[in-house]
Amino acid sequence: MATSRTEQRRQTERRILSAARRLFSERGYERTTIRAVATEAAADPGLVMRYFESKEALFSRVARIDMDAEPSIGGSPAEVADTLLASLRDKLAKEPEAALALLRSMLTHPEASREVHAYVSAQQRRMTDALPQDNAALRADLLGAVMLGTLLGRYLIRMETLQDAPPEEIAALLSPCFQALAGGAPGDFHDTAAEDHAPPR
Amino acid sequence: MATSRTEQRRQTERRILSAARRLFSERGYERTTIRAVATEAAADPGLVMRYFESKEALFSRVARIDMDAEPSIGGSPAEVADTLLASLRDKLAKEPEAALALLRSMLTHPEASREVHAYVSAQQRRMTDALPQDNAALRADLLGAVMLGTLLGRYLIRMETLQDAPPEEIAALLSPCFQALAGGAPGDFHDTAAEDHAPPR
DNA sequence: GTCTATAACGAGATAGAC
DNA sequence: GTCTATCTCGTTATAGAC
Repeated sequence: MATSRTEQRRQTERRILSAARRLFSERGYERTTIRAVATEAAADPGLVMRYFESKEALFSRVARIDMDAEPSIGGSPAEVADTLLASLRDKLAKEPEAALALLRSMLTHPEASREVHAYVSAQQRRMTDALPQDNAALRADLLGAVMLGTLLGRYLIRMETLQDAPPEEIAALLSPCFQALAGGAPGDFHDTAAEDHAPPR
Repeated sequence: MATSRTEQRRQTERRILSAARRLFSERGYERTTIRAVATEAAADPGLVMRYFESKEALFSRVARIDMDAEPSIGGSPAEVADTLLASLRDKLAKEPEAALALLRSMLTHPEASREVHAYVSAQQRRMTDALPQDNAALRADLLGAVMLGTLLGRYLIRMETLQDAPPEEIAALLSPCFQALAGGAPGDFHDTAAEDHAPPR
């Protein structure tokens, strides 16, 4: 019962954020209403506005990419492929709710679109620097596209098998794709957990 | 000038459909308003409703997948990979506006979601039958995911390089991925136009 | 007084009456 | 083929609880 006013407020704020995360990631930006968020959080619509200024602000608070959490990309093409694959496997293992909000909204909401675009551009640039080939930029884009498609298929489209497949199995099947796109040895079926080897061929 | 009433109506209907196709594919379902469609088609919002019953019905009229236009899938794993790759290359070459409407809305609109889901399920089933491996279903899902990601990256995200890359170059880079996922020889860099060869290994 | 809940406003949408 | 009633949205103003 020792819940001070400010403590109470903190909790309400947290409930709202949590509800917003859920709804934005489940329905996307336009189909998520402030009112629904408020109901879900057992709070008042007016409160949501008071705490978070606007729907737009609430969304960008929820859907923010932590660039620093992303792995740095570099090394040989095969290493780049491994790094990306490991990153994908992580995302497949833990279901990143905030990222899903972004993904689901990216096709219809301008800010989400900008954010995703900025993210892939940054990743793309780092990859392009690491991949020595002449068509490195295209390779980098395709790597991003494959990751995007995989995440989408699992969490948003909910493809029947992909939805429940163990991340390791997915990563294993994708490994030669990543290797080929990165320009390493295309047919190199090597264990994705091993990151300590020189590029073959 | 010999435009009868019914002919006039036909033209208006066509203008509305064309406008709807454009707007749905550019903005997605929720951000496309009947008013905007009407304005774009130089018609009255009420007319749009009169001709097409509802926004929902207009959308499903615009975004319908012609299943029969899709290639039949079968043969050896390598042939399946080639067929899919050729299909992807076609889509990369001609920018399918109706499909884009579906894609852009699939993450936020239930019916679009169902339609896409039904489509990938059908494709998935046909692929699964053709791929002999034990984990064929997962492979099929991943093939679908890669195609989805590539289309998304080119048309909707507009990744800088992928956006303007020639379809042949994209297909060439993707070829080993498709081969590996289909379970053919993973490193088999063969010309994608050649569909007359037995599965290696 | 500060924090919360209720009510209302204006914009914009769909859909049905005219 | 046009017009307008009704709904719901995001948001703001107002009244009440601690």
